[in-house]
Amino acid sequence: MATERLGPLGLSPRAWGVLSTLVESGPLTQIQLATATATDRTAMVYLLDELERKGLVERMPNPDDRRSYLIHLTPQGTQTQRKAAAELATQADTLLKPLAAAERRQLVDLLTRIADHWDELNPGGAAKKGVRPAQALQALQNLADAAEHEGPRPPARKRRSRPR
Amino acid sequence: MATERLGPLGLSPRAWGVLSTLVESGPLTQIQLATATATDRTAMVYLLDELERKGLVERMPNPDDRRSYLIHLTPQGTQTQRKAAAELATQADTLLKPLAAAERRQLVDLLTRIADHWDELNPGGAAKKGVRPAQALQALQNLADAAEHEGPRPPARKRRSRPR
DNA sequence: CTTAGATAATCTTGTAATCAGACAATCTAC
DNA sequence: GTAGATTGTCTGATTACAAGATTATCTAAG
Repeated sequence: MATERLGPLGLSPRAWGVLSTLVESGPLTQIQLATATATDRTAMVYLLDELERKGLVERMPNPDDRRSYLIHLTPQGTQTQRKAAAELATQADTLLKPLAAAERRQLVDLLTRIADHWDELNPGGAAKKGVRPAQALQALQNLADAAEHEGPRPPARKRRSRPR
Repeated sequence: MATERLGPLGLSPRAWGVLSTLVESGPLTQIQLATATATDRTAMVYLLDELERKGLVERMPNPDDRRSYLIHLTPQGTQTQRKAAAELATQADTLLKPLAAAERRQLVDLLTRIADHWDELNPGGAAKKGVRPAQALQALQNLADAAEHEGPRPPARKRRSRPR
């Protein structure tokens, strides 16, 4: 669902996650980005290559650590993220059409509580290996966030450390 | 989430979908199974190979059409499906722990209405190509169904099967 | 009955995603 | 200054996925 909405903008779900994470958390290193979006660090290389080629992000030298880059959003990247957020919000709105405003708030509340509870149950923050819940939870989170009409949150919630 | 629960039983999410569909709709041809579970027909071949090797299903000749097989559940297949359903119900229960009974009913109601609305919007029944919504909706549906404590419904809702 | 076209299952093949491991450069701690 | 860890990258190996061809069979038209 959301996937097709992102398509027109040329964004993969993962790319969307990266952009949103950057919007929320500012310039990050590749590893920070990888853990934040539950992506493999080697996959992040290619993903950033593509985003950089599209002019949405930039690898800038990290003054504190010459091994790493800080990934910055370009103005165009920021703009693209905004458009994508709007697209997703529209999509969510369509999906939620059958619900009244109060019911939407209800839904958001219920889903949020479930998601929070899940996070509590997994203190390691998706430390396990077969972490597919990310996907499902992302869906819930995005749904909830988009429903709030403030533009969705990054697909993968930021977790403290520990790549999967 | 559900994925890991199924793992111990040696079931992929897709395999779970097949078993559940068979439980619900009885013996089907491979193509009917494929459309019902939103799986490619060529992928269904391998999936059934594996399930047959595990003794969960059987390819039986179709008296009405010698081109096709009817896929039957073996007793062991039925039993496995039951176990998996129980596993998922347990998982759902854990996940929904923070919600009171009334709230769970609320959630199920809201999600069901959204899912139904989605089906209305897509009359072709996921006829499009990039049908990923199936996944997301599956998650929601399973969540909703499991929440009802009656054992989850097949991941892919049954669509008017255009047997042609 | 014969023939043309459609369909079921399978097989072949190519593409893409994913991940473990190796590597050079650099950092940190002792 | 040295040992070990970390960052980004690259290389393969593995796997899932689906498009297209293939064989056998069905259906419909004449």
